[in-house]
Amino acid sequence: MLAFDVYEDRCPTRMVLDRLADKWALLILDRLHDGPVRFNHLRRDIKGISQKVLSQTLKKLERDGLISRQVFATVPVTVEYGLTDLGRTLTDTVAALAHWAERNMDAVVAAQKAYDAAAR
Amino acid sequence: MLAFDVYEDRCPTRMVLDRLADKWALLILDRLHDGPVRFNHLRRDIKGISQKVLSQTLKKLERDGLISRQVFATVPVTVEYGLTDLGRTLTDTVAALAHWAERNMDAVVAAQKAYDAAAR
DNA sequence: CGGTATCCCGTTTGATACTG
DNA sequence: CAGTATCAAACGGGATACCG
Repeated sequence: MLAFDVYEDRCPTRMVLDRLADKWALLILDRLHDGPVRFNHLRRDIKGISQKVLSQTLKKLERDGLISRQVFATVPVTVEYGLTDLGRTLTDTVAALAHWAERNMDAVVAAQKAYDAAAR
Repeated sequence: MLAFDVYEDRCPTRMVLDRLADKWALLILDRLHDGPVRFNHLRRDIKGISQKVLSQTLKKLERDGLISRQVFATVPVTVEYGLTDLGRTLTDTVAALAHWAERNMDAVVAAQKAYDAAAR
């Protein structure tokens, strides 16, 4: 079980956990695992995210020190997002969570069907 | 990196990942790690969660086959929530994520201060 | 005890347009 | 290319009240 304070309201750990409990953040962190990616590339790769939400999420992750933003003075300007050292310490765990989802999605979908079939 | 389909919109893996990307769900799953817990006990332990949201989250987790709900015909009625076998396969990973948050919250908070100090 | 129903409001999101 | 600005619409979540 987790440390006691994780269950406390307004503790720093909970704030961090809150930030990680975001599907876009998890997908972005994982997508950056292989190296830096540009803004619109990320936007295209992560299907369904809007420009606005991608921008907001990247800003939060940068503020948390998990990703870095590097601007290149090309015309037009190019921006690359990559993991920081801190961010890299997290990707294995994120990948583990996502891989659980990949491995067990069939079981989850089956459970949902069984639950729904029980007619609530 | 994750399998390609994780980045696809409306894929089952993403649905599962969405569900896990919920701070309350993560806290509940972890809290049930040591054994079944009653509704109001859970409500008291996980500070800040409302009755409504706890009820909703438990229902979703039960539908996903991650937790089980057992009703005892006492007066008044008693309800215990516990992990299913499927749920138990997930708790280690959830704990890893939360422990990362515990270990690295100082670094994250420091990064936030540095970012904010840079005056945006 | 363990919920559900209702109202209501703040936050989030999507769509669209615009800019350095 | 990589964003920001703005507005409306949708959603989630808190407060409260009530029920088996």
